[in-house]
Amino acid sequence: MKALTSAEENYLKSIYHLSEGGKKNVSTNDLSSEMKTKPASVSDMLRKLAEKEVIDYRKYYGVNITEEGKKFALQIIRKHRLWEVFLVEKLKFSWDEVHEVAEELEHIKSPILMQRLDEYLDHPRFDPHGDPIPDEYGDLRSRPRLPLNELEVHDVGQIVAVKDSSASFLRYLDKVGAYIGARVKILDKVEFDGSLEILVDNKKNLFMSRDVAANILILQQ
Amino acid sequence: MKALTSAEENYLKSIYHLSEGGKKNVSTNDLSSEMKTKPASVSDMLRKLAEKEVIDYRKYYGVNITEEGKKFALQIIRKHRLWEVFLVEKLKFSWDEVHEVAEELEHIKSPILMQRLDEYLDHPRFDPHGDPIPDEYGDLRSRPRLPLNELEVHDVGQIVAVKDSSASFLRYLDKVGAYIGARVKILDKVEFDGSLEILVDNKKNLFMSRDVAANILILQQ
DNA sequence: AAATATTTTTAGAATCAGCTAAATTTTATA
DNA sequence: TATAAAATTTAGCTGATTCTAAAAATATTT
Repeated sequence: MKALTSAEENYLKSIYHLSEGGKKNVSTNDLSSEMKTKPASVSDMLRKLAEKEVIDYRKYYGVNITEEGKKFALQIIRKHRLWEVFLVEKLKFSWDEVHEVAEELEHIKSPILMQRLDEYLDHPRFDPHGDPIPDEYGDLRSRPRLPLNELEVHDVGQIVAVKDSSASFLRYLDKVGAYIGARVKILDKVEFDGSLEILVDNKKNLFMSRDVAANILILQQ
Repeated sequence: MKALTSAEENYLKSIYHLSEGGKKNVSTNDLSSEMKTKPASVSDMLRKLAEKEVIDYRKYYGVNITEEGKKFALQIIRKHRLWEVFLVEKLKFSWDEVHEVAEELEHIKSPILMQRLDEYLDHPRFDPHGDPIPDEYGDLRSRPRLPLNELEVHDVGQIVAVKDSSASFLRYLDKVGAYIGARVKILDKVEFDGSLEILVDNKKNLFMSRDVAANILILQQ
């Protein structure tokens, strides 16, 4: 019961990501909007994935990913993130350009390729957006992290990841000088709308809305 | 009339390679054995490729690649060979391991990716098997080359490519110490079966059959 | 609890890329 | 040249992945 097609891999990845969002029983509708397909197509695909035993599927009640499925999903995520590191570190892509290309590269079937790439990149543990790269056994050791908007005035920390990886958000961060690894300190927090004034790398003042801050993840110090 | 599927790209590449073998009007049967599909499947595909105007197709009389098609084919070949260089130079693949992986990588759609990869590899002109890499305009500047078996006793030259890129042939060459760039001199040629004794890099004597020699390409000096 | 709204599934069609079997066309041979 | 052999194409099927439209199940509201 092995070997998924690229389409099946993409569904499984989405199911994994939606499951991580806390809720179990991922719904057909959620998946259809995530995958940008019609619910009818999702139903078909779920039947197939259930046959391959990577999900538990009860009609009308949504799906849960199986242990087997989780392993599969993590391997795809590993490939995606390793390729992103390659594109940014070696090919000088900016962090807002890598996602689409990595979506294609993640489906290349070659165990040895990923082994060698991992080696070549010196076993990176995080991708360019700060997301953890599962190891070859599917183990994830992520850093504990908090959305920037949940910090209090005077708190300090380091940007370790972003929640939203859309190109527009990433380009905005580039423009204002926020990046993974930057040290931040909360200077002021506007009660009314939750917007923040922060100090970046002890030298640059920055205002940002609560919405932006909620998408920046911090390792507290 | 743009954008070919991966399957269409593979057919087009085969048509290009078979056309380069000198003959025009590539036959359905030739293609079917090259592609390892049934002739009926080839007929179907040829109709599609003709619709997309990358081949000229006259039923029962075989196909010729169009100028447009040739450009397309050369871009795919460019991608394949650039990836092969990457795999060997950067990821330490051996030259007999790269073909299958490159077959997958060549279908990744991203113009910017190949531009950056080419840059990163410092604009290589030949792949690990010595085959020329078309430039971004599809121009091929190959070196003039001769099968080793056509050289005469006392002739000298340099191995610049191999005709057969099968893993077994390449592993054989590795074993006997023949590689792209090696200098060779014909020491003796057996009239009876055309087998050769050659001197490699002025230090190693090597016997090889006519068949092996016919698959090694030489730049004469 | 009945009626309505929403969600999900099924049924049937399209496209792609392959297949087999049968029909057709071209080529080779007697 | 008529016939046999070989090559090629057509017709029809399969499996994947999508779609739309209709039916069925679940959830919500009055």
